[in-house]
Amino acid sequence: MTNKDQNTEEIIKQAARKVFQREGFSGARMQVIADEAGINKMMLHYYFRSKQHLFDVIFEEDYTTLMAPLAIHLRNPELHVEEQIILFVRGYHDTMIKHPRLPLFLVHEFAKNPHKILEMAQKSIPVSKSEEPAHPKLSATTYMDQIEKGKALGHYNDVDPRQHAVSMLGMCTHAFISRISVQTAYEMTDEQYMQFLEERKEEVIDHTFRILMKPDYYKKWKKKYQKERQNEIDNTPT
Amino acid sequence: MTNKDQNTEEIIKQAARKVFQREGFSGARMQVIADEAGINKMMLHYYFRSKQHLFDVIFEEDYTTLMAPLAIHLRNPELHVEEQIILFVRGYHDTMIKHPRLPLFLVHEFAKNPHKILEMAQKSIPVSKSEEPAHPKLSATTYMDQIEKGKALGHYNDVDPRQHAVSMLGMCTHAFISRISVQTAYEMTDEQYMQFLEERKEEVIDHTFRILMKPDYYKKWKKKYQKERQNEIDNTPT
DNA sequence: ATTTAGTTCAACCATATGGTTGAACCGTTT
DNA sequence: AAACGGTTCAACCATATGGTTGAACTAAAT
Repeated sequence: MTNKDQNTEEIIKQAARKVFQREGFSGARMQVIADEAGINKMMLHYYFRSKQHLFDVIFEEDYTTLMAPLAIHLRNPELHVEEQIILFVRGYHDTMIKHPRLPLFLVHEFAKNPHKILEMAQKSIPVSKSEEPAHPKLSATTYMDQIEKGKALGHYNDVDPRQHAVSMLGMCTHAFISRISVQTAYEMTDEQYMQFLEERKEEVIDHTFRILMKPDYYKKWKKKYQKERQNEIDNTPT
Repeated sequence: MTNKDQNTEEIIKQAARKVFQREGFSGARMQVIADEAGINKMMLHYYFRSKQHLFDVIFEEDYTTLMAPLAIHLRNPELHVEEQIILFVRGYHDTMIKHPRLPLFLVHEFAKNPHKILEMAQKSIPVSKSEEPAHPKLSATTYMDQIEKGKALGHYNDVDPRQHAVSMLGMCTHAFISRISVQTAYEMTDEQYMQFLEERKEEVIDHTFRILMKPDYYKKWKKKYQKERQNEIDNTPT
């Protein structure tokens, strides 16, 4: 008669997600996951066969539902780089504020299982027809191309798009990956840190653009952008 | 008669460092460390009592000899912020190019053992007389103060020094912490990635200053800086 | 040469841990 | 109400793993 509560599987996944994100694969214990889920350890194997398989399911789900959608912005040819960046950075912060352990979890497990990188790249496909690079899902061609165009137009600084991308990513991830150190150093409470992250969202966008844009273009863009922000806020009554 | 080769201990530490950095505490196996060192597993306990103790020794040594000296630059009141940043970022890249797994290792273990953060802060003391903040060794008062001064003088943008510091740190760490993903995405060989990191060193300094400085001040500084660099290179014949 | 003490090892131990067994439970079908 | 089959559990198993034992080895000291 299939799943009495039709959600034991989901309960297990929630518990496993929590424990794996906190402890990593090798640090996680099946018994701890079972306790966290409030069920018998055997259920884990009944529903997911093995620790490895349960982990793979969680890892893939985390990656494809949380991380992959963000990367898509950077490959969206409908958007201008500036919009790509804004959507990516805001989306990143919004997602990770809800899942603060995710960045370190993904990075750590990718480091221990490099093969998963391309594996995940394959799976996070929202169907695309013709992208050429060897690993299309990992690349951000549109983003890179547009930066080159912006440079040619004299809007952007002469920055290596790859370096720029790594800087942007780093600015996004660090506040989450090194959260405990940062929070300790700044002597912040959890609430204060949440506030810090919320502010950081727009701050990172600003930093990213300061790196990318020539001063004149930056000023022009900033003026336009702040007007739009104001309209947004006005049209979003609480 | 003490250590036949007077370096068994050192051999063990080298092996343990390698394995712990690669696998993390919970992923590391004593047998693997022994094999890596080419000795009997019992030696590990003879010299270091337990896995936990061996780990603690490695962790503290890694932190105090490699990470802590870099942080000191940001607290050195003898230096101007710009010099602090240059020394920190260059030092960071030089150190981590030699120990590429260190950033992820430290971050991961700090996340699992937050208490180690203040513990390490205590130990990395090159003796100081009167610093006030609750956790002096974690703070970077001089750096923060000087940024406020630079803002008052109109040299710097109106940036939150804490946000600026996190951005700088993130730009430094990401190329190491997410190395495998970045290298895969850019389809680089190990040699190409080394080149990328070498270039990145000066690039991060540039990005950091673009975020911090007002355009005019940035231009002035850049000119002066490039002249100095040229002199350095001229005076350093290969 | 014998003693002494630090060093090294093969074999062993106890526990932790991922995984399995066999029976009980329970709603549905007949 | 009997049979069925998906679900749940307590107890169990095999192996992995951190840690220990006791003896052997080595080189300096006597």
